Amino acid sequence: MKRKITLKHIARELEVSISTVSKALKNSDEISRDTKDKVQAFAKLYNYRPNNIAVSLKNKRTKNIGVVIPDIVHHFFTTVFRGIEKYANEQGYNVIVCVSDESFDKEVINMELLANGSIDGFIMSLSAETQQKNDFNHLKEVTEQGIPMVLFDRITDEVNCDKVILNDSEIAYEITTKLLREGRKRIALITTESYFNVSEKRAEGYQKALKEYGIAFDENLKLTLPYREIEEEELESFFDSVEFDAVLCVNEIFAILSMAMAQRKGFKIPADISFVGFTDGLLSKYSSPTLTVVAQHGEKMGEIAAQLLIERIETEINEDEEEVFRTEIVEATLIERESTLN
Amino acid sequence: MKRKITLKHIARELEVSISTVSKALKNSDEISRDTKDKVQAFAKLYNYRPNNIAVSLKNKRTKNIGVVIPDIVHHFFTTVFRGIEKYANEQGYNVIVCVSDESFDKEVINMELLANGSIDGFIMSLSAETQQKNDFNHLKEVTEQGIPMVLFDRITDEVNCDKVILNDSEIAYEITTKLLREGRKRIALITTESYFNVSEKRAEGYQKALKEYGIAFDENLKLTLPYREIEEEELESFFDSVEFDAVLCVNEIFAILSMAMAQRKGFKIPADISFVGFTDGLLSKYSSPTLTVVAQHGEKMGEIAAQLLIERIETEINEDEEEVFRTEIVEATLIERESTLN
DNA sequence: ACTATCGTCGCAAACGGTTTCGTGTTGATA
DNA sequence: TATCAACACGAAACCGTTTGCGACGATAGT
Repeated sequence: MKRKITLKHIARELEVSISTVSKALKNSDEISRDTKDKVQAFAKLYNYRPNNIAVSLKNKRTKNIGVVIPDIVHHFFTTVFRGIEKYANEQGYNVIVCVSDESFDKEVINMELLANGSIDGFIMSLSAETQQKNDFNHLKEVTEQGIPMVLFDRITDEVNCDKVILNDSEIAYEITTKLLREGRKRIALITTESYFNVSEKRAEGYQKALKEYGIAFDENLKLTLPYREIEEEELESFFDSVEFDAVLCVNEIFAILSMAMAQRKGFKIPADISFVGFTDGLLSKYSSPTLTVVAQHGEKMGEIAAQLLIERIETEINEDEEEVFRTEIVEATLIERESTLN
Repeated sequence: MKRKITLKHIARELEVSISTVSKALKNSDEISRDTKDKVQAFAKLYNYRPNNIAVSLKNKRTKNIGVVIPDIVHHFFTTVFRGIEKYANEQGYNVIVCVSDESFDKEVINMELLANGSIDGFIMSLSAETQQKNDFNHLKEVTEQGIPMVLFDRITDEVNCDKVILNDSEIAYEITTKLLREGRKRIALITTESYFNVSEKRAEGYQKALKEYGIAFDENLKLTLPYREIEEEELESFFDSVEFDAVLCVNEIFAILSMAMAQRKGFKIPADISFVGFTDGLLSKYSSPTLTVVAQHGEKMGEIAAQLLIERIETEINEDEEEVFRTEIVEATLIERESTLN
């Protein structure tokens, strides 16, 4: 078993000091060509690589970024993560992932753990519980310690940091308008509990469009489903009790489930009812009929988030100068498929 | 901005030595009750947390594990990752993810980076290119340095380490047998290039079952599709030129695509053709008809992998004693849905 | 011959902890 | 009163690197 070689080993072997070795490897001009050659050759031969931990300790930079997300088995978060990972990697950063599993406590514990020197900054999306409790002290503590943070998608206004979001309200408005233009009169909205700020935003856009068309918002057309463990019965009774000719769902699963339910009830898609969902995942691409969706461009969001974070990490903060935080808005795109007319 | 507090700060403030503070916080009985109380109270008040990096440097344990996977936007890997993350977290470990993106070079670079002290061990699944090139020197180097490693799913026999795999061959055998028992005569196999060891294994089981039923393997019934960028034409010409009454696909996407193609060609599922795929993802659950699949229990695989790794990390290796590596086999399960008779 | 300068290199501190070992003080014991 | 153990704490080494600065010999300048 070949043990890892250190500066000390090289120094002892070549009968020079540790600092000489260190400088020689960095091509410092304090060191003569001769010794530099000697040291570098030896280092190459024994495949010397500096110990990341020691370097981190020394210059207080870990080159790690922490990503805290509610769920990893979820297409949107996965694509965002890929964007983060890609960009971070290009910039020489590694990514530590913690899954909060929608739990407030896990989010807190994970962040505390990482905040103690393991990472240079955070990228995160709030857990459901955190949004529900409306408690962001763990985030505030982190930012107060001077650790950069970027929030994406599930954000909060209560924390001062860079943010990346989708133009949720606008795209929902556009879609609703489009449906109305296509002659749809009664557009249902299938959404989650309102403490999800994104659902809230989407509902806003939906209502705004209705209003502009002079249509009063009918509370009956709104179905709120639990985020997890969807019960078919609720969906079925919604289809049985309410009439509508279009459905806007805040996510892909809701859309797929409701399409299936509609088909079971004998409706033709999109003739009788048209469907639009959020998240451009595999489901919508391979369902039948294929589903019109809002592409959230997760990968781009991730990339932007990583870019904002790394920029923040690498620019020295001028202590007394007030920091100005940015909120980047990613433009969603409508991908039209068979579930709507076009 | 509250800066992080260190032992030194506490020591200075309380006019004791750093070592006293350190010991007091660890409740050492070298320290009197009085000073312990004093120190602990102060530490709590100022929310002291030891610096992870410093601790890592000192005891050469990072409490990080590195996960290198080909792709994160892929249901199977995602579930495995979740299993890893869950178990690792319970044991106080963090997870650093690197996505090789099916590229040999990225795999090598990422591993080299992480191997320099950032992590205590690796969990990985080989990239397509690595399997194709059959070059595992980067893995061997890592293990020779004494860094524990666990391979899962896409493994190789050329590296000595713990492994976690699915009983691919057996389950493919079982499925094929089941289809034959149900009266299917010509079972097609839709697979990927053979350098994927899992595809190879699945094909083996398939052929073994045919043989036992006294059916000669018909090369025409086997369709090999590229792993990425599937071209519909190839699939279509397969349907046009070959006749079969069942299809076994080595993944979910192939299955969904071929089901769609079959429906387009006017076949009834499962009456005319029955379909089975690998991977129990969202697609199979929500497709119509729903797809019978092999559940790979990714989460369990991840959990086992993490367990093997952490065990290996935490047991001191007796230098001259030969290590014995284990290969854990996770039993796949068939989930029967509408695409097959039952 | 004496100083200034340059080229090379090593010392030592620092990053933030942990841990071994030594030492001064106390009180008990002979 | 001399001895000794127990107690409470501090000094210092160590993990592996980085880096400012001082040291030293050789060369050049006056």
